Amino acid sequence: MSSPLESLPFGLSDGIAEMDKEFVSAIARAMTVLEAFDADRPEMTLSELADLTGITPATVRRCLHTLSVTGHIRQSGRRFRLGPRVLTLAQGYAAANRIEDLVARELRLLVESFDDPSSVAVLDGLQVAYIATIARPSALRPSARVGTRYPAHATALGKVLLAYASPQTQADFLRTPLLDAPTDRTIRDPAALAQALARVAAQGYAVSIDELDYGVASIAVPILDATGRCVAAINSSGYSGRQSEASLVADRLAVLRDCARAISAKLADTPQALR
Amino acid sequence: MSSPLESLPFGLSDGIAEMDKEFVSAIARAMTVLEAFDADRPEMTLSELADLTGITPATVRRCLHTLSVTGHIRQSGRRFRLGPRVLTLAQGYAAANRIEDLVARELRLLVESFDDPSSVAVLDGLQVAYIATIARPSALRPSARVGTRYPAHATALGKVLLAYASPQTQADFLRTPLLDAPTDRTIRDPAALAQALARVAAQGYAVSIDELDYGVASIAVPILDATGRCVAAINSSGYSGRQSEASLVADRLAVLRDCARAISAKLADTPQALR
DNA sequence: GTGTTGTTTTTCGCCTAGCGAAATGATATT
DNA sequence: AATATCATTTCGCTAGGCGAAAAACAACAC
Repeated sequence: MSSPLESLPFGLSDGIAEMDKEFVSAIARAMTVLEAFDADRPEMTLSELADLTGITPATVRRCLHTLSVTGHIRQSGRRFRLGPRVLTLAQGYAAANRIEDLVARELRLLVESFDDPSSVAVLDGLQVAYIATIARPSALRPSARVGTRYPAHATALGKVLLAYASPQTQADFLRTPLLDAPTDRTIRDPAALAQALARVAAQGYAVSIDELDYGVASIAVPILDATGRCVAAINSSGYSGRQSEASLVADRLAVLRDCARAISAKLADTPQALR
Repeated sequence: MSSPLESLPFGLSDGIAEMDKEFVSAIARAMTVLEAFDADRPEMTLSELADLTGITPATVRRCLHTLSVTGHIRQSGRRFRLGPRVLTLAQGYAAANRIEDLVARELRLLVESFDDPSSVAVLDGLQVAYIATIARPSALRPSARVGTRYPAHATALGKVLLAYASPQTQADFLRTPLLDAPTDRTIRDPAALAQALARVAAQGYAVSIDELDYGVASIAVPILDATGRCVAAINSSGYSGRQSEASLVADRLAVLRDCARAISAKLADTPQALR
C-alpha cells in the first residue's frame, strides 16, 4: 500500500528552521505516531506506521514500546492500536476548561430547537478544533466529533474565530497560503477572506454554505469572555438543501446569540475556563 | 505549595527493572507532563510542573516547548495548559473503536429507563477506564466522564471486567496489592476479591454499593465480542440511599443484559471495534 | 524609588540515551 | 522451497538530559 506521504511530522521538516536546541524530537515523533491512528486506521503494524509517519522503523519501534509501557498504545500480536489511556488526556483538557459545565445545556437547547447538530470550537493554529458537540441520536449524517479539526476558513465557526481573533493572529493567518479548499465554494483568495472576515466582525455572525463540504450549511457566533475577547464560537449546522443563508439568519441567529450570551455569563464566573 | 509527590512517572522508577534499552524516557516524561493537568490544576508554571512530576526544570522546559510546537500545550505568559489538540488523540481512540456507533443508543436507553447515569468501560491495567458515559442533563451529582479511571476492584464495572478477564490477567491483578480503598466497604483482601469475582462470573453481573464512594450504587454486566471474550462492561448506577443490591437486580439487570446483547450483536458486525 | 531576599527560569558543559542505516532474523505469500 | 514483506537487532555518532550556577523576575521592606 502506497502511503500518501501524509501531513509532515511536527516541525521535523529538515530544511526549514525550527531546529532550536530546545526541541525534543522524540516527543514530537511520539505525538505523530499517536495521531496516526484514526477511524480509517484503527490499528497498524510497525512498518505501516513507519512509512505513514516517515519515521524509521527502529525509532517507531522504540516509540511504540515506550507508549505501551505508559498505556497509551496497546499491542496485540503485530498490530498496534491506541489504548484507553489517551482518553485521560482529553479528559484533562475538558475538565480543565469546564467545557461540559459551560456549554452542555446550550448545545442541547440548540439541538432541540432546530433538530440539527450544534458544536463549540476554538481556534488552534490554522484550524478550528471542535471541543464540544451534540447531535440528535437519530442523525442521518454523522456530525463532527469532539477533537475534529477543519481548515478555519472553510467553516462558519472558523470564520467567526478568525474575525474576532487578535489582528496579529488574523494577519498571520491571512499571510499563510490557504491550504485546503474542500469544495468549489470554499474561499481561496486571501483578499476575499479578509473581506469576508470584516463582514463577519461587522455583523457579529458567520455563515458557511457548502464551503466545508457539499450539503453542509452552518451559522456561528462568537463566545466572549469577561474581557470581551472571543475565546470560542458556537454554531448550528444543517443541510444546505433545506437552509439558505437567509433562513439560517432568520430562524437561528437570535437563539444562537442567546446561547452565546448565556455561556459568556457562566464564563465570567469560571475564571479558569477556556484560556 | 507542597506537592503530594504524586503518582510516580511511568516506569522511570530508578531501582526497579524496566530499564530496557527500548524505552525512550523523553516520551514517557512528555506523557507524565500532559497527564499532570486536570480539573484541579488547569494551568501550571514550569516549576509547579517540575516538582509535581519530579522531572528537573530544565527537562520540563524542553518538554513543554516541544509540546507547544506540536500544539498539545499552550503557553500564556508563564503559565502552561493543555491545548485543544489533545482532544484529537482521544478522537482517534473513540473513532477507531466505533464507540459512539456501538453504545450511544443503549446508553441513552438505560438513562431514560432508570433516570440514572450509565457508562461503558474497559479494563486498563489495574484500573477501569470509562470510554463512554451518559447522564441526565439535570443530574445533581456529576457522573464519571469519558477518560475517568478508578481502581477496578472498587466498581461494578471493574469487577465484571476482572471476572471475565483471562485467568492470566485476573491472577496478575490478584497478585498486586489492592492499592486504593476509597470507602470502608471496598474489598481489601485478595482472597475476598477472588471469591467475589467467582460469584460475578457465575451469576453474570456485578454489583457495587458504597464501594467506590459513599452513595454510589451500581450494577454492571459484560459486553462480549463474537468470540465470547469480554471486551467491555456496561453499567447503570444510582444512589445507594435509594437502591439496594436486590432492587438493582430486580429492576435493572434484565434491561442491562438486553443492552449488552445488542451491543455484542453490533460488535460482531464491526470487526475493528474494541480490540 | 532602591535594596534585599526568595523564587522561577534559563544557560552551559559533560556524559549518556536514543537515533538512523543497514544487516539479520522472522513470517506470510507464490 | 523460493520470494517478498515485515520485524528486530546491531553499532557508531549525535542529540538530549542532568546538575549546578547564573540570570531574570517578583515580593516586600525601607
